[in-house]
Amino acid sequence: MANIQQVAKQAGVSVATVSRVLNGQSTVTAKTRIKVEDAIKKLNYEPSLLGRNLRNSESRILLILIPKIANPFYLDIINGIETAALSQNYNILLCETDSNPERENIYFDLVRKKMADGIISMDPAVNIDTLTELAERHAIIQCSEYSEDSGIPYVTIDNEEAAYRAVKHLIKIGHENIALINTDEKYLYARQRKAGYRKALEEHNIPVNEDHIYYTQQLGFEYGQQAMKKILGSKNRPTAVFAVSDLLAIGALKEINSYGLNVPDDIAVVGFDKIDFSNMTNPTLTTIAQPMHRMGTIAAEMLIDKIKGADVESIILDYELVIRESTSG
Amino acid sequence: MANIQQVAKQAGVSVATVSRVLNGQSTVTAKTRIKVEDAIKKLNYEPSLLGRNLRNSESRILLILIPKIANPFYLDIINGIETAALSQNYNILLCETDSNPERENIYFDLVRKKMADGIISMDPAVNIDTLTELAERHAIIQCSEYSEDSGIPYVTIDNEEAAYRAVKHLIKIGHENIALINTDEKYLYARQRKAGYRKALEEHNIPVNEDHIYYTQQLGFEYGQQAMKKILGSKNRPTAVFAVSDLLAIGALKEINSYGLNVPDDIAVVGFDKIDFSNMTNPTLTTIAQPMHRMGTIAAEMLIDKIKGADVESIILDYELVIRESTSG
DNA sequence: GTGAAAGCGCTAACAA
DNA sequence: TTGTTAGCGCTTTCAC
Repeated sequence: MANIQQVAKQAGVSVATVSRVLNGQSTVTAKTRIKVEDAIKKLNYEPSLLGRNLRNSESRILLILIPKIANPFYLDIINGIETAALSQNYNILLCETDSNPERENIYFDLVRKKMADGIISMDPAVNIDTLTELAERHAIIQCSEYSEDSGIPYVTIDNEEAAYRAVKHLIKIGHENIALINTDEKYLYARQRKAGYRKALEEHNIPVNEDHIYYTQQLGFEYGQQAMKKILGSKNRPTAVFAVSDLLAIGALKEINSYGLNVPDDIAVVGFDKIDFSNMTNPTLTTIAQPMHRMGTIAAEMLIDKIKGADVESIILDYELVIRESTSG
Repeated sequence: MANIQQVAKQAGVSVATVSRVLNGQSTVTAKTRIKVEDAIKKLNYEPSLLGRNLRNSESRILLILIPKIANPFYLDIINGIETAALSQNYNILLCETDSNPERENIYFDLVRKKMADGIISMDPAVNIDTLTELAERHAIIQCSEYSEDSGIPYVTIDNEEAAYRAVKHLIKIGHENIALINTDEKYLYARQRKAGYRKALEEHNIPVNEDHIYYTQQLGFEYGQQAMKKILGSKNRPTAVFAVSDLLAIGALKEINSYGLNVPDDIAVVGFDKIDFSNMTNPTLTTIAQPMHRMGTIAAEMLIDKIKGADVESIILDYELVIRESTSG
């Protein structure tokens, strides 16, 4: 496989000139440019990024940290990141931590060892101390989930307000007995969404019944089913459920159906995220739409700016309440 | 940021010795090893993979080519690949082509330019000519979808037999009027699964009615809905549907429900792939389970072997028919 | 057991 | 406009 030296020899020029042609510098005569291009074609030459990257001290790789690829929530964000990255000649290394610190460390090492130029962290379970420390010497952006204290710039939505809007919608259509399916409060978004839930209830003088708040360990479908099972078995059964993720809500939906009740007539359901699948269920799911694709592109742009040495500011994006069948018979 | 020179200086040894310590070579005295390790710690040194990779002419990155991240079918395969890759110190670059040749070429270039050591292609729409040409100088494995002619090793299942089993199951429980929701026959798996469908019908002397074979452009949910809409409007309405992907089947499910019919009482449905969601629908979906995780690990191992210069053989894995609610009242 | 030095393939500063 | 050359950070051969 040819290298730049051989191209230079073949074209009868120096390696510097070949490099200039490769990088589209305008200081090269049309004539020599053609000589070089001919040589490149003739030798089937492809410049090695290994050499270029070492020389430039960059990898042009962006590391994306997510807890689970299987969580569809990340799909559109990743798409957004990839679009923005590619347009600036970066590639993305998608890293699933599985909330496993060991795996996380493998990926952090990639940045420490210069194999990645920066990180977009979307993992709520990330070791924030390590991340903060890493941020001293490396470019890092938080996306969706974040820690304010870390000082690391983030893109996100106002989770509390979004949850507030969701629950307010349930109240407006007549519900007063509303359950909350939440996840572990060690996650910031869980605390924020619960705060929004409380705020909506309190604003309408509906007492917050702690018995109707359920905490799941994770965001998966089965956890939604389990929580709903408990809710269905509880005394003073709620007429509506707000789940902090679509996957949980879809689990709840399935459980309500299995129990022989109807959504939304017997129990209304609201989710959060507007994943693709929220439109495929029966009934379709009312949910909060986050601007995921945009969040992704912005995160990538912030990261690339940061890599270039710019100062970047955190951004809070808008969201939308999407009303569908699960709250409107 | 410290480099190997500074560590050598600090430790009072040569860079060669530092390198030896870094790579765990046993020819180093315990005493010097400790000196070096102390220096590393003191300087907070992290070896640069850029330097190492250039020197070793490798990137230790595996490129995974898929058409759409949003297709849940790939999730488990990717997981399998990642597990196997990490255990051998490789990382994966997940590349979504969107069936866009331009994007595909960006990714191919990464291999040509040494930024990736090999490719696992899972994109049915891949440009097989380019891939074949690339395979002359680079390590490539096909996973799930493949082209026999290309001569590129593959891991897959016997699609024809799997489809045959699925349709046979429908026949066994009493169906004779069975529709097929297929995708474009330019894809090998589409041709194979259709062949399995035909084989099952013919074996039971059921005439194949071309009017009951529907072709969709893609594998998405909406395409399943559309196809099912046509099926429901056709004369001599089928009592069962075999869809060549779960997403199509779930679309069909939704359409049947909206139409006011019951699954499986009025129409039975079988899908293909056993994606996570196939268990979350109402009713749950009978489907063909591919050993996705295993397929992924095997593909990764084959690729790494090939990178090392070994000869690798194609492999055909087993599948399973998973009977659930959509075919059993 | 350890060191000197070459070289992986490229870019850019400097010189001409 | 083009060429010479140093050097990015590492590994490895060859001496000692």
